[in-house]
Amino acid sequence: MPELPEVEVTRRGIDPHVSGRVVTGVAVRQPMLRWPVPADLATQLQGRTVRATARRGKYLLLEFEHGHLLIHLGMSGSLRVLPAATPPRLHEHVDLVFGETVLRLHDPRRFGAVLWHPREAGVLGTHALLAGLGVEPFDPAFDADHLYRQTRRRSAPIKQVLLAGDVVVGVGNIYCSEALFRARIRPTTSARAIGRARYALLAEAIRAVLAEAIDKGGSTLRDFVRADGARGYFQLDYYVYDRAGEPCRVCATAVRALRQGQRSTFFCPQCQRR
DNA sequence: CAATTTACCTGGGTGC
DNA sequence: TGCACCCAGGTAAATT
Repeated sequence: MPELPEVEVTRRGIDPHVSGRVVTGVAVRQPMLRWPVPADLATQLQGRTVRATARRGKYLLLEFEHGHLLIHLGMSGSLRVLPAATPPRLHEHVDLVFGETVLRLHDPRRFGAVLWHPREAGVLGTHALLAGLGVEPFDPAFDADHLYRQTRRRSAPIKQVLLAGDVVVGVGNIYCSEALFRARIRPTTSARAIGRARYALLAEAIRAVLAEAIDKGGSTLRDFVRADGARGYFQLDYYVYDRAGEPCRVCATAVRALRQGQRSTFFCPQCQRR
């Protein structure tokens, strides 16, 4: 599943192929993704230049003079840059053509999204899907004090508060379990029961896990394909994720699995006492 | 009202 | 071989 590291690696992968380049064509073969792809997308983008790429949480952004294109990869989406003449394959739903190359969205489960936010609709941050997002994990504002202050009225388990995305963005199911392990915090612990000192460990653990994954090119768990077409080679050496029953890499205690809000969670009962 | 929980979208993989 | 079922991320709706 694309989490923040995969989205960031994708952004870095496509940026040299799209930044500063003019959209010469748009093809939408399947408009029904998570939401409909705007019917006037071609009209909006034809002849326009991509000024820059950016990322907000797991949203990949293409910045134009007159607005922003939002791309979300959902749980099975990937972007590739290919020669424009390459015939589309199954589940390749949207093309942005840049002369001789094409940026192509592949998304079998269609949980992804392609949306247009015109500049006259206001600054990007006011978009309904972005307005409620928490702070970026690599923003200096993301620290122990932020986590502490934002969780005083949150009785829910820390795992679910992190996944909700309104405190900090980009911490998906896999890296959430990994970060909590590194911070030695049990996923079921109520967010408001955690103090500043332990939140300092957690903030650092989240940054470390995400940075490590970005550095190594993203997880290859399922659908991620590097933007240049090569397989992402990195598979994080998970401490706990998907390791139920296997020995903890630190203390050899059997890793446990549980369900929180329809999501699987993994933790070490010895290393993560509370 | 804010926080929390539940339902939902899709299709690949799995187990019967 | 077919088919019911599980699972995933993130949002909207429902509930507490």
